[in-house]
Amino acid sequence: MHFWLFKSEPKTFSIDNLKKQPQQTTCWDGVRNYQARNFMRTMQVGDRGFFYHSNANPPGIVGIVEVVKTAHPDFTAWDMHSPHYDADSTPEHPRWFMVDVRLVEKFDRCITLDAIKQHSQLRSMQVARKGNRLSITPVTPAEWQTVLTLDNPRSDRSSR
DNA sequence: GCCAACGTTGGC
DNA sequence: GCCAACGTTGGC
Repeated sequence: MHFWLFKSEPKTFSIDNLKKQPQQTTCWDGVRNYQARNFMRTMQVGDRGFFYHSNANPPGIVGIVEVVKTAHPDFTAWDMHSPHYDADSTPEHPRWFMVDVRLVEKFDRCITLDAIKQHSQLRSMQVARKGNRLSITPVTPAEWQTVLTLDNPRSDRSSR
């Protein structure tokens, strides 16, 4: 299993929107970048991802999702009324794909981009790099674990 | 609203 | 195949 980071602008689709979906599940449509698409095509059911709010105040990681369906054609690409319409993608030859994700957990508080950049173990995360624009990025197991300790700072003194 | 960084497009 | 122009992303 692998770890990922999914970006979304909360004005478009927030973690609270996901929470309200049936089964708290959504198809991650609208990705129109080849590198991000290729990452999605490698995802397996059971892979986990951070839900990241971009263009937010503050930007940061707000929760965890789980891949529940592997990549399948993004039908919004052939919907002329969709903002993500792409005339070069057809049902016969789909160009864009999406995975389905289910909400696992919404964090009590946002792990802000600022906190990520401040953290010696996290500042190398792709999302923290200057000029990063990829909406789907891989996360290493070490980064994953470190973010989880930030979500629950007391986990390292769980005896009390 | 600004603008740096990046990906894509299209003329040549 | 090069690269300038353009559109988009996303932090600030």
